Amino acid sequence: MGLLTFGDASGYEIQKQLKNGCFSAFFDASYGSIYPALGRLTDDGLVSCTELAQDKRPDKKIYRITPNGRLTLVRTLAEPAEPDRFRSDFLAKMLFCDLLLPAELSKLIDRRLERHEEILAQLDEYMETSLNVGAEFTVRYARALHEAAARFIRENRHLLEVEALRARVELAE
Amino acid sequence: MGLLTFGDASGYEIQKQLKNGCFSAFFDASYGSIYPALGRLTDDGLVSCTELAQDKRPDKKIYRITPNGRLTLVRTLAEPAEPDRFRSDFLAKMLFCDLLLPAELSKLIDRRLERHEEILAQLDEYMETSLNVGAEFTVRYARALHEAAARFIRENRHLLEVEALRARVELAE
DNA sequence: AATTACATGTAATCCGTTACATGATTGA
DNA sequence: TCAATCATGTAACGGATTACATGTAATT
Repeated sequence: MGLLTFGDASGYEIQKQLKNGCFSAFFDASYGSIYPALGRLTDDGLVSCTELAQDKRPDKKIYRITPNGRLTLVRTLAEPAEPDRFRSDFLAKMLFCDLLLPAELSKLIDRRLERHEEILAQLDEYMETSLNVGAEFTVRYARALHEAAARFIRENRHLLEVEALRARVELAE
Repeated sequence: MGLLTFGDASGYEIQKQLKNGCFSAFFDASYGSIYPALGRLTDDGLVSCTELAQDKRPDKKIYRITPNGRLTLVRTLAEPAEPDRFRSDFLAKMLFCDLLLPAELSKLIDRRLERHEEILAQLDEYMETSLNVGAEFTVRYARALHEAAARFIRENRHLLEVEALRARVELAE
């Protein structure tokens, strides 16, 4: 959670950035995880916290990464990355395409493709904002993968749809 | 967990299939989730359970999907798929490429590419076994995505590596 | 008048993994 | 002899989400 290297922020601002910002395609977090995390980091001396009184607004707690925090972050970054975790309800469903009615299967696939298009449009928007090199890399990575996924599905959906049809015919016999 | 449509199985066999089988690229589960799940499904009447005594081996509990279970499965499959969940430690690290030493960054990227190659080789193995249409689709989907990811990284890694270098130079000034 | 944005936090809950407990058999 | 395979389960733990609690101010 050392995203504070991009600048000081409050818990609220971090949540907003993760929810709407360009990282939302890959990361997210809720208050329930952000505030306790900031508390722990403060206890460990990895971030410092300055209270800022505002008029007409609740008080803010501005968190800033400390030299020690930055050092710890750099050390953590250099460690081997743990494997990606990926869970897809859609692919699980495709595994059983022969149990679905052809129309239902096609609808699932259509929805999936629409979703990919939505995400691609969103990623294009992010790309137009000014990003640092790392962020631009991840956003373009996401773009490349969503494009590859959509292309694969378009080029291979007929295999599933034919199978769903075949299973229906077999059932009728 | 209605993977029992592919045939009856025991909890142990399900775990093995998920761990080593062609679905391991997308799904997995440990005993701690499989056995309770089977218990719940049995309570709900969605699967039946037959105890099978074996000599020289512990007893087995063979689970089989019931007509009611199959119906429930089909209904669940037709519901809209919930969005994929994806978490990548590697991409998170790339976000902060400018904090890493160039050599460390390159090592992370090299490891990542090696890992993609390993997974691709594994997926190729799975493809040579006999798969149903749904399974073949998902394995080829996985292949397409890992290939796209590896290609993207190979074609764009220099952007990150140049940035890491630039940050070093800036620091030295 | 109602909703959204601002702002921080806690508690309940869920979901899953890891580790533990048990125990025979087979192969290195 | 030591590890691995077969086989089923429970308990502890961890991480994260959801919902709750509180309150002002601006917007619709």
